[in-house]
Amino acid sequence: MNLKELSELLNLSQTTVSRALNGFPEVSERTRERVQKAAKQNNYAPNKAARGLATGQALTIGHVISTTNQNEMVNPVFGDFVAGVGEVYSKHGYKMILSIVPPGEDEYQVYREFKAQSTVDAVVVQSPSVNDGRIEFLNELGIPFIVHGRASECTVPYAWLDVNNRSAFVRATDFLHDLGHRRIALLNGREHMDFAHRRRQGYESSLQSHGIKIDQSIVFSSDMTESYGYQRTAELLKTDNPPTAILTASIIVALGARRAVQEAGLTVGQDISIVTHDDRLSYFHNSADVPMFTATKSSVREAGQHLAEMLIQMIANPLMEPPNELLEVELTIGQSTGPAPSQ
Amino acid sequence: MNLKELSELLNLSQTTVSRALNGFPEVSERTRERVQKAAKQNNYAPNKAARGLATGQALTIGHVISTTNQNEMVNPVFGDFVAGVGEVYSKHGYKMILSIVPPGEDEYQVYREFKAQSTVDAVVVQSPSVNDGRIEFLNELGIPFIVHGRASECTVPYAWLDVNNRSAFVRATDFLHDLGHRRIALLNGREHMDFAHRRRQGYESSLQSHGIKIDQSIVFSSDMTESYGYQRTAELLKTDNPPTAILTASIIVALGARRAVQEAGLTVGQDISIVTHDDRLSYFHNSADVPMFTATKSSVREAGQHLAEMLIQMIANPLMEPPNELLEVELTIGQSTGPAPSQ
DNA sequence: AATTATCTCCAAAGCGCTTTGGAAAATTCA
DNA sequence: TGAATTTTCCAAAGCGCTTTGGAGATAATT
Repeated sequence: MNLKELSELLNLSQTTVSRALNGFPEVSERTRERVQKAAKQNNYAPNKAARGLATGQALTIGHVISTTNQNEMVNPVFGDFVAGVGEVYSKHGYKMILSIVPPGEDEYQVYREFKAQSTVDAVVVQSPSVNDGRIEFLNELGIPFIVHGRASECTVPYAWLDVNNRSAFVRATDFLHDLGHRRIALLNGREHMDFAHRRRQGYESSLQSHGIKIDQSIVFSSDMTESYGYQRTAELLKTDNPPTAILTASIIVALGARRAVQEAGLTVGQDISIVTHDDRLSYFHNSADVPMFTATKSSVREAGQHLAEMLIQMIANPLMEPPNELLEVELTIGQSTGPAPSQ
Repeated sequence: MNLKELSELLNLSQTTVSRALNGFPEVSERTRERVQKAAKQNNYAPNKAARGLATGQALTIGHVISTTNQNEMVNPVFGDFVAGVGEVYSKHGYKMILSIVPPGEDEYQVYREFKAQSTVDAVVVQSPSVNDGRIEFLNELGIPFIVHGRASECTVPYAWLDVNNRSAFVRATDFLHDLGHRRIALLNGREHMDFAHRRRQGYESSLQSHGIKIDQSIVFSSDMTESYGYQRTAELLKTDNPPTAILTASIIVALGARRAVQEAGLTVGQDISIVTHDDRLSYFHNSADVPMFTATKSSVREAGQHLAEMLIQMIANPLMEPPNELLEVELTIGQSTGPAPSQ
């Protein structure tokens, strides 16, 4: 069923039917109701391509994910983030296009195509690095976009929503310091990623403000896998001067760390304290009466929802200043921390 | 830059330019090269909506994900699966639309809209339940589709790609039995899901073939979270007659189980054996020299790649029989299993 | 040289929608 | 009652592409 057929069925012109459905005021309520009813009954919906062609709007938002090699990690946060944005998109009638860039191909080419083909109205940039080239590129290309996270070294204004990673890790480190810990290891994410870079800053800044010298031999940076947490922790525990506390970048890493601690016959929260950042992934509830881990919490799903609302606003209002939003984390105390063991 | 402008630039008709770019034989090689060069230089690509309107093809495949409530779990497998399909899609020039159905809204309505608006050429059905209504629905609606998994109770033919979950769990259970285990617990996924249903069948069938009576008090079914693994295992260990081995549905659950075992002061692989299914998620490498867990392995990312290829074939060839593919798992021995402890 | 076949290219229609610029009918006002 | 206004509706153009049905130019055949 297309517009022409529907209008013939109703003995109305296509114009009137279209206007009735799109809420224009030039059509009487009686006609509008008649039209809407008929549309529903016949399961009519305007053809997406035709509408897009006529309006110049794609009603679609692009997410581009690069996979630089076959076994590269898929960000575990991805599912929850996408669930968040997706809900909001569909509430507003937007579709989400997900473009996976296969190994060896050029992410920028995808954006160029988006632009040339008018496939999307806007784009979401995920996992920005410290000096992420996409920001300048998209600005020049002229596609509206918003960044999930920030790029510290980019000076031009751009839209972003980020968690205050720096203050989160200041608080986490301060908290451990308050408990008496003086030797605190950091199992960070990859530090060319902006969030990890900022977390490192927070960690160092807290230590420095307490007059503790930073020991690079207990600071690590890597993909946030379980085995990373396990291996680094196992190694740390074997050293002459093992840390009494560990700060990890995600629950997954924390689980690995915990495994190493337990295997060494030690107890988390007594012999070794662990504080982790917690993205509140749906398959890692960390919220029993007393949560498993002491954590800086921030729901990535809610971040997605928020970011999507911001982006839709930007599309509706192309001249607005790029909006920014900084989310503070919550520090919740769980079972994984305790006073530093006395020597 | 659109087709008209490009053709004026080249002093050719739109027809010729279009044909040159789309590889039609009616245009000389010299002209074609000229056209292709100009297109590249001017970063021309045909407008997606216009092309879709003219050809009736959307070059887009839909994935629909229902989130029935705010905190419902996002399938942790999702990211890797999507990475797999997405790579293949973009290799073939297809885009992927991801539709998240917000709580309270109707998944079927999304499909109806896809159909009415011609938004997609085909659809992927994920996480089918034992008697999944989407299969019949999509058949009637007339959208080509393929299922990741199967629906045991659906009798009509339909396209699917599945892991042989039944044989996987037969093998896992047999393996434990061979090691002398007689009391084997099962921490399954939610059993209205087809994959979990089939795993349960495999488990029971293996036990029965060895003359072991099934004890429902050590069989569980739930969302596959870490805390599920932890709690059920902790409970099991406190009973009078705890199992000597545990079969879990995913690495995440296995990690929880392992945590409970360790907290109880027992050793995985000695006091308690664990076998898990392993989807080879990119952030849970389970493949050291001796992997952490004994597991039935099957890469969900490769499954996605394979499934996408099948679907694209189906689109190109609408009259073909719905293809089916059953992937066998690999059983790899890790550190988490050992002979049953003698009483 | 005339005819046929092959290359090379084009004008115009059509995909299904939105939207502009009116026109006819109904209503209100003087 | 006639004019002015509002309400209700429509014909037709245009979005950018593909594709049909030729037409003109060139090469091959008789």
